[in-house]
Amino acid sequence: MICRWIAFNSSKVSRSLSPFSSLLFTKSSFSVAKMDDESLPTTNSTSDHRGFYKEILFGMKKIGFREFLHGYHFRGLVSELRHVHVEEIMDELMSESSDLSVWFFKELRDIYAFRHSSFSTLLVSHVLAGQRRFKELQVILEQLLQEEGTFRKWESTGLVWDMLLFLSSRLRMVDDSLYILKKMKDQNLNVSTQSYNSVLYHFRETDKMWDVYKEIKDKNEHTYSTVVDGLCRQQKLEDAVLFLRTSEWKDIGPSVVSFNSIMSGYCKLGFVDMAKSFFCTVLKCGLVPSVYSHNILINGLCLVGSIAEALELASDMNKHGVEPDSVTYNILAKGFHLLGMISGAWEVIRDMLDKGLSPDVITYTILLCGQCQLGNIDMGLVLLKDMLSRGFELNSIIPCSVMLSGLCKTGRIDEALSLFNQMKADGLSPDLVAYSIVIHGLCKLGKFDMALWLYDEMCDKRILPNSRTHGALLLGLCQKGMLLEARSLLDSLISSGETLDIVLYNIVIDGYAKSGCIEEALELFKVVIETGITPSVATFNSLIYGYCKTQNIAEARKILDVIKLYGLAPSVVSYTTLMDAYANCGNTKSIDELRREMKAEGIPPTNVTYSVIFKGLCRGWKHENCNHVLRERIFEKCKQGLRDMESEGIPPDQITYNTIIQYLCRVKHLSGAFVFLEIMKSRNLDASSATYNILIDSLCVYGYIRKADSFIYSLQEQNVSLSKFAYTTLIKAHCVKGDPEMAVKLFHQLLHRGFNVSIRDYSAVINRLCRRHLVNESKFFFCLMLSQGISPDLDICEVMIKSDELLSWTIKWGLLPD
DNA sequence: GGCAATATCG
Repeated sequence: MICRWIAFNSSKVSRSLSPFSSLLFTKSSFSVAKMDDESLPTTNSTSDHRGFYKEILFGMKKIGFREFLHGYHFRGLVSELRHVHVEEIMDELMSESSDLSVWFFKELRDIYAFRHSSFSTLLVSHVLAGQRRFKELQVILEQLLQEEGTFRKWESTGLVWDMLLFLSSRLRMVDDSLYILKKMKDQNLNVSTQSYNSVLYHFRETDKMWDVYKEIKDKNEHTYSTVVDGLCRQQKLEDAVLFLRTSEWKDIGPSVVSFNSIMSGYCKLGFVDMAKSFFCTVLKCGLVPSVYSHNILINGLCLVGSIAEALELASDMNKHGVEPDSVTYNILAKGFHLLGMISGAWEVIRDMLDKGLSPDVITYTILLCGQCQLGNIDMGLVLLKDMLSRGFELNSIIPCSVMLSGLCKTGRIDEALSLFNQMKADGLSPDLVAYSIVIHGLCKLGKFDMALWLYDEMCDKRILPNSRTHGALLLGLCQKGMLLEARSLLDSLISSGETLDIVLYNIVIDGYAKSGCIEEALELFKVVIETGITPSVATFNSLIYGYCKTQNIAEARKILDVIKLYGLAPSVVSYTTLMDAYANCGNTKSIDELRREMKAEGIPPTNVTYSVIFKGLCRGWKHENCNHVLRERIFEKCKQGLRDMESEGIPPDQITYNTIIQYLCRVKHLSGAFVFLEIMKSRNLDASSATYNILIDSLCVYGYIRKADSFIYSLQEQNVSLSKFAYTTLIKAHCVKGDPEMAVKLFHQLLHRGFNVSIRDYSAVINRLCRRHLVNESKFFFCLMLSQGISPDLDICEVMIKSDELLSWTIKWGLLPD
């Protein structure tokens, strides 16, 4: 199934090539419909062309447009058709639907070889251009070229080409706009400054910008400000400033817009002070800072966390003759959210309402984003519902996508799918991003068939998948261990001829590494290099993981240097992955070395790094060194580690706490472990069942079985859900040295709570009870097992027959299988 | 033409 799909997929991939790369126009086959005589229109006079077209229309409406056109009677009329008739008919059809007029145009052309007037051609061209049907537009215009030999026959044709150029450029069809531009130059057609500016706009982030710029004869203010903006986006801020000062501007002089671009550029790099000085320059030049200028600076201040200054500037706006707009408030709300100050964000929204401004879709989206990031998915749903009830639904798909993303990230895929369907039902067509989010969510949960189904649906809607969509699918295949299929998909994408994003290679390389297939990972890495694609740090990090997974830490460590050879810098993940490998074998010395190296390279650790460091300490612990003083020292060390993290602004997560708790349990500092459980709770982090498993297991291991009992009891009182492990651990402990009655009681709870109790659980209990010669209890569990419909296996039989009393009992009652 | 919101790998 997958192979078939992949083959199918490759054909879809090739659709993403330029529509102009193929000039094929497939003509459908038509059947000629028969008509009754009475349904024929009567043609008496062709001299009255209005009458003629009206009769044709009458016939079309009576018989049906398509049927009429294919009928033999119409064929008779064609020879009498004049351009003016066709124009009038098309005009009429346009009011029905523009598609119908395009269809009529094409039918006449293809079936009756009717040569259209420039009017019809232009009309249809405009319809097609408006509907982005560039391929068909291309065909029509190409045909016009061929038929007429020269393009200059109609004065307005140049305008259509210019409009086509403008539109294709506005729609970011970069290759197509270049093609049109070239054609226009070949035909010596005039390219308007507006169209040129639009082309320039789309190349502003590349070096090609200058080629376009040089071609523009009548440059205007937009042309210059686009160049400045382009340079800013290329992070060539100094060049932008230089360009601002050149004589190119002649008498126009730089506009506020250009200064805004420069301010925005500096803000994005975090240099708010530079942005501020340009704000002053604007004033010095006698220009008036616009609302944009203010918003850009306010946004810059928010991004570096200077919310107070941002608020001040917003309140000073009226001094410069402008008022804050909804964008200003949205920026401030986002600023508060970035600082995690939700109440501040809501206050901003209140101010906004007081000012008589209404929250817009973006306001809602910012708030929604904040809720989702905090994990308050349900709060997000309420917000979305509120927004939709205010009639925003037709405005934008983005808030829905945010919600979809929130639901998918928390594994609530069913709700995501129902929202997705609701969106469609409400007439909100999901776009590429929405599809990709849901496809990714499905793939992450291994629901690959459903993901494929959506992928196909998306392609059917002519939404072309991009690198991220393919990434989601590759990820899904890799996570399901379907590496062969993932590789086939990747290969089919490679053979489409487009340069693939390194991320796609990374996903498959990582898939190989995760499955321990280091050879395959290296082979694919070789493909990357041979194709001339630049690997990213993630590529190497996966290789490091692959080597670590296959117990080749020495080779993994060498990759740190290889990364540098490729002109890249190892990331915190590179180091943390390596440290994790060392942690797994308790090699704390190597972890310390790497930690020092990280510090020297200026790479800040994450909470994962810290968790790995604690894990290393835990695994590296040697029991024989155990004494009270040392335990206290370790406890202090853990507390210090936690303080370090908090002062570095790295919030410890569940895993960090669990690792610390495990470390303290390992060194037998149980009171310390419970202290960390309390710290964890005080930081609003829920202890997971893993946390409780660690604690219960340790209480049992060190013989505090009664304490484990009361601990489990108190957790049950608090309605904390425990895993099966917590119960079986304690049951086993009771079988070994505690109270067999307690074991029975807990086992009943295990069954009562609906856990899937297997033969292994019975055998673990019976085994322990037999060793303590607790014959009656062994018999009890044996019978319980049979009553649950589980037959004894060889292991249990072997255990049972070791005890004479049990052997005779089982034989007497015929309980053992033959 | 310039400001605010969504999805990918380690």
